[in-house]
Amino acid sequence: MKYNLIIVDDHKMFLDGLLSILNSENDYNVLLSSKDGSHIAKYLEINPDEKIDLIITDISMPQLDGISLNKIIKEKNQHIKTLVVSMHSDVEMIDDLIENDVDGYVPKNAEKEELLKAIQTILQGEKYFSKEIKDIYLQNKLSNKKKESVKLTQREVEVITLIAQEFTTQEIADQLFLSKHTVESYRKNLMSKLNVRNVAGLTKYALKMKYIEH
Amino acid sequence: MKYNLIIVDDHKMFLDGLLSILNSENDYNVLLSSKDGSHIAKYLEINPDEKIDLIITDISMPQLDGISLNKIIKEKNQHIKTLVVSMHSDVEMIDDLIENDVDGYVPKNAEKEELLKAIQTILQGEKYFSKEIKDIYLQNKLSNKKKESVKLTQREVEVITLIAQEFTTQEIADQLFLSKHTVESYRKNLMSKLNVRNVAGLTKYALKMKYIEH
DNA sequence: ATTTTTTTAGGTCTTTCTACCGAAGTTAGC
DNA sequence: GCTAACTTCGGTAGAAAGACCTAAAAAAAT
Repeated sequence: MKYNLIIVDDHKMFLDGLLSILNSENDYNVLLSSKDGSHIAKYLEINPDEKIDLIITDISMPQLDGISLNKIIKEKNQHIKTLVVSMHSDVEMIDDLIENDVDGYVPKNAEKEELLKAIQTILQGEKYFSKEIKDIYLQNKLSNKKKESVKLTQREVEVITLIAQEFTTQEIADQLFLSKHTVESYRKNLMSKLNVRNVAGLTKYALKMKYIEH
Repeated sequence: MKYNLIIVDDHKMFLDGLLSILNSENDYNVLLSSKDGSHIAKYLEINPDEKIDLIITDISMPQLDGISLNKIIKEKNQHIKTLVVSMHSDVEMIDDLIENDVDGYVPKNAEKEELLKAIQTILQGEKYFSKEIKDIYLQNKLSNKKKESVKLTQREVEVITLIAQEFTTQEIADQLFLSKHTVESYRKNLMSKLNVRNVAGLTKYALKMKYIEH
C-alpha cells in the first residue's frame, strides 16, 4: 500500500525535481502537484473522502501562502500530515509554523536523503525538523530571553514604515498630524527597541517585516 | 555524443531535481554538480582541457554568487555557455547578467519543458531568455529611458555598502582612510545617481543589489 | 480600579546629514 | 592625446537626526 502525497510549490522546476525524486521511490504515490496552494484547498473541499497522507508545501507562494494553507488543511483534516520545504529560515516563520501544527520542516538546501527521511518520520507519526532549523530556533530563543519578542505598536509600525519610505521627520509628522517631536520620540524608541543605530537599520527591519515592498 | 553540463545551485534539493530531469534526457551528461560556485571556478582552473558545453547556475549562492562565477567562467572559457536559473527577476540583475554575457535566463518557476528548450537553444549557439524575463526587462527599459543604466563605481559600492550597514560618515571615512568630506561627496552622488532622498533609499538599493545581506 | 503601556509633546545639545560651492590629481575611454 | 569620468578633499550653512531629559493624557491590561 502506497502513501498518497500532494505537493505544492510555485517553482515549477522544483516541483518537477521533487516529483522525480518521489517517483523513484516505490512507497509514494503523488496524487496531485500544483503551484498554487488554493488549488489544494479546493481539492480537499471537493474530495473529502480521498485518503491523503502527507502534503508537502513551500512557504512563499503567490495565491495562498504555505502557512495559511497549512492552517486550512489542519482545520478540517487533522489526520493529514504536513511537511514544509522552504528556503526561508527566519525564526518568526518557524514560530508561525510550529504554532500551526506543521509536522516538519526541511530547508531547500537539504539533501535528498534528508527529505526522504523527513517524509518517513512524519508518516510514522513523529515530527521532523532538520538540524539547521532546530539550531536557528534554539539559538534565537536562548539569546532572546531578555529581549523577548519585540512587538511594535500600530503607531510604531506606521512611523517606521514612513521612515523606510524615505520621508523626513517633518513630513511624517505632517502626514500623521503629529508634532515632529513625537515622531522623533518614535524613531528613538524604535531604534532602541530594535537595537539598530539609525535609519539604515530601521529600513532593513521594515523590509524584513515586509512593512514596505522591496 | 552527449553534451557535458555542470550544475551549480546551493539548494541541494533543487540540484537533485535538476539532475533527475537532465538524467532522464539522453543528450546530457552532468559532469559535476555542486552547491558552491567556488568549487566550479577551481575545477575549471585545474581541468582546463575538459570539454564543457554548458554551466547552469543559480544567482544567490553563499560562497561565490552566480554573477561573479559567470564572469570568471567567461573570462577564460568563452566557449562555455552559461544558463542562469533563478527566482530573482530584478531588472538590475538581468542587466548585470546580460552585461556579463550570460547566454540565457530561466526563472525557477518555469516548466521543465522550458528549461530543456532553453538548454537546447543555448547549445545551438543562440541566447535564450524566458518571456517573463524579457517582459520585465523591456517594460523597465522603456519606462526608464531617461534614467539610463545607473552604474556604480567600485568605490561607490563600498560606500553605499557601509552606509547600509549602519555606519556613520565618520566611521566610513575612518574605515576607508578617506576624509569625511569625501564620503559625504559619495553619499550625495549616490543619492542623486539612484534618485533617492536619504539613507533609507540607499539602504533599500543596497539590499536590492545584495551588497548587504538581509 | 489600579497599573502598565501607548501615545503624545516639549526642551537642550551634539552629531550627522544634506545641499550648495569649488578644485585638483588619477584613471579610463575614445 | 584629449576628454570624460572617477576619486579625492576643502569650506559654509542649514536641516535633520540622535542622545539625553521630563511629562501627561489616553488606552489597554491586570
